[in-house]
Amino acid sequence: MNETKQKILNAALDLFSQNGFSAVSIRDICKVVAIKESSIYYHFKNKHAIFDELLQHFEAIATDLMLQLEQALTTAQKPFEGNLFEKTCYCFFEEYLMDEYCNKIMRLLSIEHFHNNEVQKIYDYWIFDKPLNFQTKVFSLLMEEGIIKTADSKYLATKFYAPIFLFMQQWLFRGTLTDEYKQIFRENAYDHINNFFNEVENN
Amino acid sequence: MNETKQKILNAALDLFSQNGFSAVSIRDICKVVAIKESSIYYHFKNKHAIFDELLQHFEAIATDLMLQLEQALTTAQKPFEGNLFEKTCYCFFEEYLMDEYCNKIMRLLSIEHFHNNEVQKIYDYWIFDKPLNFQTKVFSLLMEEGIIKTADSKYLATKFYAPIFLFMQQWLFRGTLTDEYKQIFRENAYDHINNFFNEVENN
Amino acid sequence: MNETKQKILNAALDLFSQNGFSAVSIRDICKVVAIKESSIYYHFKNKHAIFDELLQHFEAIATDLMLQLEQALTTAQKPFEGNLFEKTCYCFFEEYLMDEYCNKIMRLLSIEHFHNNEVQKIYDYWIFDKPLNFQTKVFSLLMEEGIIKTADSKYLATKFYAPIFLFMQQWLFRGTLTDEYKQIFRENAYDHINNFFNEVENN
Amino acid sequence: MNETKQKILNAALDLFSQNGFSAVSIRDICKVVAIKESSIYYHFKNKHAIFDELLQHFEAIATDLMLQLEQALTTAQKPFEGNLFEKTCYCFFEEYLMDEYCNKIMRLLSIEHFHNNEVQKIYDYWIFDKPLNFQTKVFSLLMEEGIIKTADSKYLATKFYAPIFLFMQQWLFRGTLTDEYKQIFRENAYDHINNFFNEVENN
DNA sequence: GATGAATGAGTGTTCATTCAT
DNA sequence: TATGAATGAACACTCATTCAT
Repeated sequence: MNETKQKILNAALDLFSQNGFSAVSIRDICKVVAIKESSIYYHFKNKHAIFDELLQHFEAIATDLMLQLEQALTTAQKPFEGNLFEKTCYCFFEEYLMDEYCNKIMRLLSIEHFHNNEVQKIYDYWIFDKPLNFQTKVFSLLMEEGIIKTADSKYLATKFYAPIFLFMQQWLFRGTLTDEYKQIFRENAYDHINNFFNEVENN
Repeated sequence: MNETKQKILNAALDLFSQNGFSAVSIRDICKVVAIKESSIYYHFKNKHAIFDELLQHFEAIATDLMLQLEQALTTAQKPFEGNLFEKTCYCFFEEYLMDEYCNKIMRLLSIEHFHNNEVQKIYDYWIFDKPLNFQTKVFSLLMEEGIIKTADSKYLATKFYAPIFLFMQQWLFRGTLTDEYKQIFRENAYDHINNFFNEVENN
Repeated sequence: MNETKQKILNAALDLFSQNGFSAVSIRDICKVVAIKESSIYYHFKNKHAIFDELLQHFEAIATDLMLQLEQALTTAQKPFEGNLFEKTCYCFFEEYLMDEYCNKIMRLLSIEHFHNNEVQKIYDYWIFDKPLNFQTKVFSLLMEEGIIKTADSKYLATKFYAPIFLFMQQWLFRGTLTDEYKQIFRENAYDHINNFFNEVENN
Repeated sequence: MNETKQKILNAALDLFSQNGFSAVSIRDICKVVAIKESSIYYHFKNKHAIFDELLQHFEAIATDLMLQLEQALTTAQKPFEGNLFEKTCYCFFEEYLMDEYCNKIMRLLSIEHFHNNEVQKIYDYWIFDKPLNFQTKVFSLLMEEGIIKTADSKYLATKFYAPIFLFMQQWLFRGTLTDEYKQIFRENAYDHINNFFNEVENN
């Protein structure tokens, strides 16, 4: 609707996720959006309000996505059919961990989390707690169905997610977020995931 | 040697590792050291030179440490005796990943790596490449000796290190670096390491 | 007539008289009136025009009041009957010096008079010249009638008015214009007035 | 000692007392002192600190002066000799109410007192309470010595001071503080003082 | 070795005002 | 009548740095 405000948010996300909040000035954002500095204050109370709105929007989007994924999981017809990964982790990986918008936010969170306690909480939740909880649920279900060997599903989730997290960190900070590097991330991650499932699958 | 210079470096490391390079002003450092702002320029060309010297010193220390560890590995009497982990990973974990000085630097690197290409390289080297290479070597040796099952030693290193890296990230950014939180990190890591070796050991 | 315009004037007078012209922003006024900032320019050419209209309105009102008081004085039946003060100064005191609307304007004038030559003139006229002239006339008449001792009526006016002016300054700036403080002003003033008349009355 | 700091204080007093605190910008002060805007922050923490130091200095000076005056009063040899006014009020009038430095501060206080509670207190103390208390003491002493008629010394002080306060307000805000206008103030005040003493003197 | 004093470039923010709708 | 959107000019303040002493 409000075109300028959206432009500001987009520009701010790009710049913040590249350089961090404090290294980006209002002037920088306005230069990109092609408005005067004072104009930004018509749309936002102050610089921090832009940052807040960015995070708020992300949390809304991500909450929604994870809700869908979890519902899909619990309402899925059993026995699970076809490829194991596809039924469980593909969406989470492609639509969350590798989504362009989410990646920018994650980079931003990674840059800013230590500055600010609130951001730290959001970072912890969306980078550690939520992914690990989700995978724990997935593995619990797969165990119930006898698809993977019985084990501590929480530790399993850590073993599954930690390498992905490591690859993701490398991908997010290898410079700019180009498709080429993204592909390397994807391959590293898929190699791991395949290996992982080979090890834990029953037969 | 030069007392003031050392004080400046210590204060700078403390402050930089807590708040990041740009969020710490020359004023802040001088307040801690109790000198005037202009005095700092007698010891350092500019603000960045402090940062550079900090990293330089770390790299010297860390290079030295890793050299020692690697030499100990290759010159060790075979067959390896006693506890597996002690012989290989304990020192690396306690004297590098958990060392107070190294932790401050790692926090600093984690905060700053995205800002600057040179820092990025140092970060990648000391946080990813070096640890993974070291573990790869360790696992190669252990395989040669038949102590652990044969496998892709590089992937093994990733599976070993990734959870430790994840726990370390949580530890480094849980707020201030207190002993209490450090202990949590240690326990998480040791649990994983024990589990890991149980899985890969030959019998 | 024009409701919004009147609301703006009321809000502006309240705010200006509390905080001064320049400390009150168009935003502040609009917040009170519940209109958008640009709307104010439909009713007034600019911020100063609000201020001007406020003063203009006051001057009309005050001119009218003083005219009435002076006419009442000159057309009064002689000899003056009854309480001396009631016949002369009561109205002036209660309907001008203590009137809520006039007080707001006086506070505003007191705050702004030094900023601007035109305001200074209005201030001087309504705070000093007019009251002193009025009292001078009153005392001249009272002398003519033999009610008070013969003296320099101008100096008499000063001796009469100066303490009232002093009390008024204290009342106008004791914080917000509450009834409690107003009463203190009234008592201080009446004490003085009674004392004063005791001294100057012929027996 | 510190030349620049003193220049800043002088310039600030001149400007603040002419235009008020908020109407004077750091730029304005620096222009007068011929330094760059950032330099001012070497000498003062912020804009308000200049204002504070100005008032602080005035209070020190004025406290000192009033102490001296009061001591002179209580330690004077009795019976008081010579001209009544000289012995009591001359110094207070010439060295306080008419002192150039004090006048600037008083103008400043008069302009700013309504903005800020702390300033209001200082204003009330030095413009109302202190002068009235001092005169009350003076008149008490003069009564004890039988030099003036017995009366309520507090009300006497008000009757004495109020016209002076009124003339002073006129003098302080007649535009710039020129010697010509100062002389008018002095004459108005002295006329009143002489009249006043004629009325209250015994005999 | 240390510091008092100064500065240029930049920062986020406020404000009165304009103008098309 | 009212407002959404924009803007130029100003403001207080911070910071890394310089340089003479």
